[in-house]
Amino acid sequence: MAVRPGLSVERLVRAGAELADEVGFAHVTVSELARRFDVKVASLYSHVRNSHDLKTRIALLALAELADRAADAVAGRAGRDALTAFADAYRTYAVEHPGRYDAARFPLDPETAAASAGPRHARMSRAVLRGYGLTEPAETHAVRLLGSVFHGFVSLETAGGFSHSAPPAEETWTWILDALDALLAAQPSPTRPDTTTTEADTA
Amino acid sequence: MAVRPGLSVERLVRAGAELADEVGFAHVTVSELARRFDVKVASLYSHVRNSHDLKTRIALLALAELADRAADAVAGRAGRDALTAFADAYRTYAVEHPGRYDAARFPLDPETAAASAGPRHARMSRAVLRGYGLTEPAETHAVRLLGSVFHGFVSLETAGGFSHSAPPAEETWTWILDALDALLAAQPSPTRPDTTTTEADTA
DNA sequence: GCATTTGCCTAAAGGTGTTAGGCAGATGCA
DNA sequence: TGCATCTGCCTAACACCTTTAGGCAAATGC
Repeated sequence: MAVRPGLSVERLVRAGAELADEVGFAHVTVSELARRFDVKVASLYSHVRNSHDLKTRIALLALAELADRAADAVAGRAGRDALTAFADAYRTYAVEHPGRYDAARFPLDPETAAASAGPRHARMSRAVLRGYGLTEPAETHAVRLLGSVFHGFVSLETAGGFSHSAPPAEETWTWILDALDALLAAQPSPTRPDTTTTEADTA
Repeated sequence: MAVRPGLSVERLVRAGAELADEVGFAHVTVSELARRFDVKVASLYSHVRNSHDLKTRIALLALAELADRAADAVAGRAGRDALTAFADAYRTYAVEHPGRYDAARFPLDPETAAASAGPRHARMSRAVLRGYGLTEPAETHAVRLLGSVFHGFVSLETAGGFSHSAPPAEETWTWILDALDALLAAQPSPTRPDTTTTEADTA
């Protein structure tokens, strides 16, 4: 009848991301998206293969956005400064965009994952760690540690896990970053002879 | 017509937990459960209020099982030993029962959460940390750190995050536990004058 | 100005969640 | 043992989501 709504994959994915932030990634549905564009459901299937495809695209968007933010955060910083900025980029994104953050955890098939911003995240993590002068395999372990801590904390926090007990999550966050920094700095390194290591390398 | 299947909340929840481990918690469905009991879908609604209720019960089961395992693990251990056993209890459970582990993250309303095994988890975590002689608020921060690391690692690992790169996840896990132990041991403590702290307390 | 392409539509089928009401097997009591 | 009741599973029906097939009209190209 009137003018065409002008759908496109990009618009759908952006709207899907916003929808995710509003109602949660798990509740992102093709039907709801169609409703928002005031369009019949079937119409979306010309732009998106299916629901899984839509979610994958939202996940890719989220991963890319998150990588961009992280990149901005670490640019021009090193060591502890970089670590904090990097960590805050993740946490802030998760707080501001919980649905998108969830989307970034959507399981991707290997090829899609390889073409996603995922590898950028890994490279940035390594870049941040560079300041601590770790050697392999310690650096890889540290990359995984950072991923675990950041993801774990943020996911518990957004699930409300810390909201019903005493110190605000904020304080724990800085305490954890302090601890991580100390931990990484204490790792044996070829360029900085170890003086503070404990039994951390006896396994 | 023949003999009645003999449904009950307990059987449904147990079967639901098994289903979760097979197909993932997100795909646990009232319909599939009915199919497994060779019963019509509506029949389940005499035992369970609705789908959300079913999932909540599975979550409670998982939380309780996990708490039981953790309790067994830390019994009779202290310090680093307790930390490792505690951590391994979580990781092992997640690997053996991925669906149940996911279920344990199902958001519960406050009253349900309070009546769940959740508080037991928190108490056990504090018990494990007792060996490190932390003072408040450091102990609470440490509880949250452990939760974040364990959950983060396990969730990334079961999502396949570590399966496509060099050192096996197992090695990273022990490296992380070593690091955590060192970190906690290095915290200032009233009973153990600090000798090994680095810049961890200069923020 | 016409042909083609593209974009959104109608129609239809299959799956899940949920409620209401019915019938028969199990249970309790005389 | 026989009857009344209760409980447990069933049929029926509706709402919502996903997906596919095929149609019509607006946009586009020449």
